[in-house]
Amino acid sequence: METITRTEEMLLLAACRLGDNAYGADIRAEVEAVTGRRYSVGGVYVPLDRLVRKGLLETEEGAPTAKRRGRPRRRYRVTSAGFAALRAARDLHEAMWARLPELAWKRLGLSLSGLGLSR
Amino acid sequence: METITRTEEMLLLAACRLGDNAYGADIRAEVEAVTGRRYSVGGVYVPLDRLVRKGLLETEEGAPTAKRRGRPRRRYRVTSAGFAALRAARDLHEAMWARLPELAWKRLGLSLSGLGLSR
DNA sequence: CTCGTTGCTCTACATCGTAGAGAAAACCCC
DNA sequence: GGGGTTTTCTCTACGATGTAGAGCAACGAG
Repeated sequence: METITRTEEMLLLAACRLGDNAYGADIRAEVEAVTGRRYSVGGVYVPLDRLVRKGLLETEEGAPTAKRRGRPRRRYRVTSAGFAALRAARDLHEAMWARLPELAWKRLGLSLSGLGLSR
Repeated sequence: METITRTEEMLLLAACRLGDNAYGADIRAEVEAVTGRRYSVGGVYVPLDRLVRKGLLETEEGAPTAKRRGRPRRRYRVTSAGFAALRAARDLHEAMWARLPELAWKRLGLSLSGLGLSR
């Protein structure tokens, strides 16, 4: 399986957190909240579309009953393949960070206790 | 600070693990060992060069006293900025994975205990 | 029916990832 | 010392991904 990029991972996780409320605009807000960085509109929808094309997300037109202004929202949901990709990304991350020499931990400003590398 | 990509993170961490033996070819082998994927030569040196240009790695010509065949090796070392970037990437990762609803953990095949999100 | 509101589509461009051909530099051996 | 072998790196091209915002589509309010 191809490894997803960091952006893709972040979008998938945002959709996870939002659950049934994973609309495009909310995903964008969520990503901005987590990273503290500003994301342009295209910086979110373009990767989202790619995730849909890859089958890691599925999408549907917004609810027709919503009593609100504006264009209908598009809802996203993480697929089984999406969850598998997230799991793979997480496993890769742990493998990457394992076995760092103690000196490296010091240089990172992290202590050796409670490093969160177990599973 | 700009967020480094997953590839950059992996290369920096490989250099960390190798310490004083962080030569290009060894970094490549290390990355292949961790990921289980094959990396072409350019797939390693091109990102390595970019990391040097960004100041996250520094490099020097190989040891002159080495008694071995072949072209001299180029050694890489992670700079302070490199460590800072790694730390930032790690923090971002933890922020991304925090606050996932329990249902998501189940779908990921991960239990809630020992998830390694503490620090 | 016109207006403000909201959220999305679309396109262009910058940056990053991927691939391998082939050169460079060292040692070996005769 | 010079051709062969080994090892590692440089270079270039191209595909994939990230980034940015202009502008349109759909809706409710008045």
